[in-house]
Amino acid sequence: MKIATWNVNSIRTRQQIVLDWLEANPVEVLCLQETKVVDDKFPRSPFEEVGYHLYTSGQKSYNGVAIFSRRPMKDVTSGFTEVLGGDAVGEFDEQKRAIAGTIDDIRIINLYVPNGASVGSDKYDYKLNWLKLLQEYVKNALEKSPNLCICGDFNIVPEDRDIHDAEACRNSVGLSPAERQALEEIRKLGLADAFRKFTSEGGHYSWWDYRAAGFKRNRGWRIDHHYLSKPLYDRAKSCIIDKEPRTWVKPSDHTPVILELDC
DNA sequence: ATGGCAAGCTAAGCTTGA
Repeated sequence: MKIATWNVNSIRTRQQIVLDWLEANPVEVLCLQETKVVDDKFPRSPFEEVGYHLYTSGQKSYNGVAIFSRRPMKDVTSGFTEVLGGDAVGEFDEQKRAIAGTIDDIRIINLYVPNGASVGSDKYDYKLNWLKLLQEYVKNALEKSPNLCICGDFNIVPEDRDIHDAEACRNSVGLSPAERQALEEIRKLGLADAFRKFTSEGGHYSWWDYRAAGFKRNRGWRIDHHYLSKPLYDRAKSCIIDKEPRTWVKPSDHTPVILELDC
């Protein structure tokens, strides 16, 4: 069973690219981020026609997440409020950044973590506070589901080997100690990075800046991840980054990451 | 040190992304 994650940077702009990719990679589940469209305007039928059930949580212009699944999912929830309650979540569900569903015995949480703009900015504070809330949400999910897969665009470079030049980017958002620590706190709840089960060397990235020929020069960042609970980590057979769609015409700046589970 | 490219919204330029 394959579970893929892909920040598509607008599903309407990337519709054909996602269809082409799915034709060659008919994954069981595809988690999308930055769909950038309200649910009413999501291009559902092209994907339903090729055999997927769609679950979307979108907003106008920004953010937005969706899950495509070959089979119907159970217990689909959007945002944090359904799990943590309105008092704890406050305004944090206004931006559509989380959607979850269950397939077989596996709980899948699809996330679009805030970018954070620049270290010290208001958006950076929002990112850290959002991650704190995510920690509570994940703690709750782990209590309910032993088989947990949390994937998406984390907008955090976990370690220096996950970026082309850590020293040159030391002050960039995504590398700050507070962001890495926030991710580490979540990981320590009982999760592991699936990609690192199979690959230890650096030089593997999932995002390249459109600007300054980032992809051509392989100036990339690995910020799209799958975090697995212990039982699922043991079941992981492979986790690969598919760079090919990043070479296509009018690509997303991210490329898909595919997890394969034994089952 | 800075900008560079792309998308959405909306009708030329701003905001966001990481």
